[in-house]
Amino acid sequence: MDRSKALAALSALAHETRLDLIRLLTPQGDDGMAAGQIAETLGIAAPRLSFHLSALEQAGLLRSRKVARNVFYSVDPSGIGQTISYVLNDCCSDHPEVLAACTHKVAGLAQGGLAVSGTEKT
Amino acid sequence: MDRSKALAALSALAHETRLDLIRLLTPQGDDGMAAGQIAETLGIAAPRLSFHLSALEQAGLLRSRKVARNVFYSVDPSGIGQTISYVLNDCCSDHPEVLAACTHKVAGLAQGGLAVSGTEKT
DNA sequence: TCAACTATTCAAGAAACCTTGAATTGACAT
DNA sequence: ATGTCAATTCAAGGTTTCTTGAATAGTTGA
Repeated sequence: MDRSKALAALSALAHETRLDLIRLLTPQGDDGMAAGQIAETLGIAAPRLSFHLSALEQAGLLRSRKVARNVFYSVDPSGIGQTISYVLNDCCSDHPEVLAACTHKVAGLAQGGLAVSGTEKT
Repeated sequence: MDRSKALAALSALAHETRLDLIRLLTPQGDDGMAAGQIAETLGIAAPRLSFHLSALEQAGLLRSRKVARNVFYSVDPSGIGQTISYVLNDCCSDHPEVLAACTHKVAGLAQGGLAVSGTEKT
């Protein structure tokens, strides 16, 4: 993932409504949810929703597919993952303390490998 | 980390100059770098730098300390880590595919634990 | 005290972003 | 064809964010 794509993705994440969208859609998996149902669930106007869905899709964080009159949106896990990776790898050079701090939960997976010996932070 | 702090941190990351700052300061560790030297290194005007440093500090991604006339800025690894964690845990509910996609590098650490059986993505 | 230096704050303008209601497109059913 | 429904696009406005030069605060050394 290159610089400008990562920036677009981070900008896309940096908004309350769009974070709500990610949170709502992630558990839906590849099936996703129709725009209308999303609008109803979150209680937001259609044009506003369209605006934010489009931002997320252009940033590579969501996918969409048409079914009849509906448009179903679902998260693109690799888009989010690559964005996180960009911050960790390209910006923080895999700095051990950063990885340690961000893997408190991921560490449930990573335990055993994460060799940040004596440098525990808050 | 709560919602609004995470949003502030993501907004702070979503800017080219501020990403440059993180990239520059991370390898410096706790020593950090003086504002003047940062300005010279990145070739940006002092007020502009101050503006972005302040944004990052308020978002909890940087710390600062005064030494004589200088102000040294350094990254707060836990700030960045908690921000990443927020996206992963609170927004994506630790969704396996997202974790898998973001741990291609972190996976060097996480291998063995990451039980994302048959669901490999791009 | 005075001059030099580092960094921040201020004010103004430019640019980008977000929300809203109205209009539009496209698909389906009758 | 016509009406209905789902979703997007458009245009206007308001707000926020960013950059710049000028001014300010605080620190050091002569």
